[in-house]
Amino acid sequence: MAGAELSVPPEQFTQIKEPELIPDRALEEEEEEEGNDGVCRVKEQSGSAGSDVESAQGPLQTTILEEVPELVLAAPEESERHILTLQTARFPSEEAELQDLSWLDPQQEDEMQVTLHQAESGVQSLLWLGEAAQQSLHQCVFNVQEEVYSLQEMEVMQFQLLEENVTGAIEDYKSAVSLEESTGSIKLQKGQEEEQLLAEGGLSEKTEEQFFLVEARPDERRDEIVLTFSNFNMEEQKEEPELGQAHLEKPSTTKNQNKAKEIKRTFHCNFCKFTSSRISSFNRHMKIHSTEKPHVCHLCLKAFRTVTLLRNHVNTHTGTRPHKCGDCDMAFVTSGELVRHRRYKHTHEKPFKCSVCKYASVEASKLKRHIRSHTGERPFQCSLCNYASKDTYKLKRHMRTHSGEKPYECHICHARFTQSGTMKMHILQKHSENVPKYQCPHCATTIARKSDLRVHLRNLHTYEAAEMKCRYCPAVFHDRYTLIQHQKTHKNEKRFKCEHCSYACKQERHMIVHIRTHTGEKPFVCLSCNKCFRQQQLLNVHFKKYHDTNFVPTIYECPKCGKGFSRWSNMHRHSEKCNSGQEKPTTVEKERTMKRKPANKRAAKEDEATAEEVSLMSGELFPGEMVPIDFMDAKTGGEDLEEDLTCDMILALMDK
DNA sequence: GGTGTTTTCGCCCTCTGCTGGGAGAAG
DNA sequence: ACTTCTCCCAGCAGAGGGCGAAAACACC
Repeated sequence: MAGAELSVPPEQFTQIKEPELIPDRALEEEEEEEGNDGVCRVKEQSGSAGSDVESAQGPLQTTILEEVPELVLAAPEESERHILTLQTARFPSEEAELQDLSWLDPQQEDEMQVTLHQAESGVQSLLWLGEAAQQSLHQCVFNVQEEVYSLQEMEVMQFQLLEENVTGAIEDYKSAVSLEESTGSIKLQKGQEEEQLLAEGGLSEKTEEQFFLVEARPDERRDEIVLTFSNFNMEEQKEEPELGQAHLEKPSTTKNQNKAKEIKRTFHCNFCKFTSSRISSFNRHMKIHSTEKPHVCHLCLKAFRTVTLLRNHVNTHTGTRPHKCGDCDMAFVTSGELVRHRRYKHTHEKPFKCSVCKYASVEASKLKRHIRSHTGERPFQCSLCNYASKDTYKLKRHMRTHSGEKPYECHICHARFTQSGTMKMHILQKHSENVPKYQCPHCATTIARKSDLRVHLRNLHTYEAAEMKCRYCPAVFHDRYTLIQHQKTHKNEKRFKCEHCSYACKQERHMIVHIRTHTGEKPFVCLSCNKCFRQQQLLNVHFKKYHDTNFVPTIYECPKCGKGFSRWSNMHRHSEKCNSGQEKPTTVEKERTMKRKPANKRAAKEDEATAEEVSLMSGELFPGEMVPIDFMDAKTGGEDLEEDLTCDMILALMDK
């Protein structure tokens, strides 16, 4: 029957893997490696489907027929493992949907049936494709979902295992699932419940339909496929149980129901979803719904249900930590804590892997929390605003924004903060000597915080599609920093040029004054003597000298000999001869230096570059410096000035 | 029922990044 | 005097690590 059918299976179908024997020891090792996360892994298989299939079929056909009776009759041994060896391959599944359970329809089974051989230890296992249902064997129906992932698709394979003539209950059949990584085989282990029932002389003959949902997801890091098994057990509608009593479930209805002679005992908790086939487990479970806590801590009077809970609790008081880490000084109350600690700190084993990204965690709760970053789920809603958090701590932290609580205080300046990290940054920036600086890679800017450097990069060094024009020339730029640097080149430029002569200046107001030297305009008239001036400051100086009785002219004395001068330049020239230029700065010079002191760091930078440029020839004078004749000539166009003017006087007047 | 193990929940922490207001300099 | 710009700074949220402890479960 199956031999011919299996000869050339469609390539896109599930491929049959070369059956292999899996030594018990290997199986045990596998179980140890798999842990209890309900996930097993299988190596992705390479090679052609055809060869695998062909090599797997013929010789094993006989084996199956021979071994099945043993499988049926033999009571499972302690170490018995039922091995399903398979290899997955894609097949057309446009119609297949993730949630499609149409495979329950026998008609659908004809589309693709895989007969699955349950092998005993030492018996080669087999999985092959066939059209006819193998009633005496386990039947496995696959639907593979391809839409979830494009390349290494999430494959959802749905198993229907029909067990007939199998002695014993198999309700916990799914309980142990592992696989042989090296061979790509999957092992299904019957649960011990079956064995127990058999040992109790319970179920003699039974027909059971057992459904599994197997989800296969690619694990790119390990070049593996992650298989997740879920039970699709079908049960009859439960009768409403009486309160406080366990619900005893009768066997499921199957086409072979008449063969079932014993009751499948399942105890259902009326308070939760807990079920168990063992009365002892059930009774123990029911205690969790009891409020009785007879074991009281003598130190804090806290009560516990069991002595173990109390003992662990008391250990937290006494500091008893019997489980010590061999790699560090940490110690823990329970062995589980030690294992977890070792995973975090030493082995870095992370069994819980995200199926969406490469994240892996030591604890399931961390993976659960991480998954929310993919789903966007925010279960913890703030009662005072619209904020919702992904975990409880963030909500609690958020609530400080409403309460105003600032639990973190700087021990130096006693400033308070809502978050510890904020306080830490405060101390680092305000009270630490070695404040870290972040150097901008594109300019000389150093910024105290990395996040601010990011803002700096975004504002100044990000390429802008829209052109930014220089305000002084037609040049255009695509980043602000280059634009600003360019515009600085215009800074000392004498952009205002006289149409009538070679005079040029940097400020427009200077040019306006200069133009009057060509037009002859003298708009400023002395009200006392009607004398006219081109500049307000010239008029003011004139007025002070000739019409202000309180005016006291400035005398510049040589610091060496005390000789007086009306012009600082003359005094300076004299002073150099008189003291060989080694004279300390005069009061006036000190004043000039002080007035030119930059008001801030930024001005200091620019001052370094422009100090020499700020000169008489450029049209800029030091405050307090006497205006030379040639400068005044340039400014006034040779207008007669009878008195010396100080530069700051002029500039002060001009600013008015 | 006792005991050990695993799971689950909760808390706190650090690191990171974004945001907006304030201060000061420059135009 | 006003605007613009930059840097500093605190506030706040996202993500994840690590651990304590209780609950749940498994085993004898």
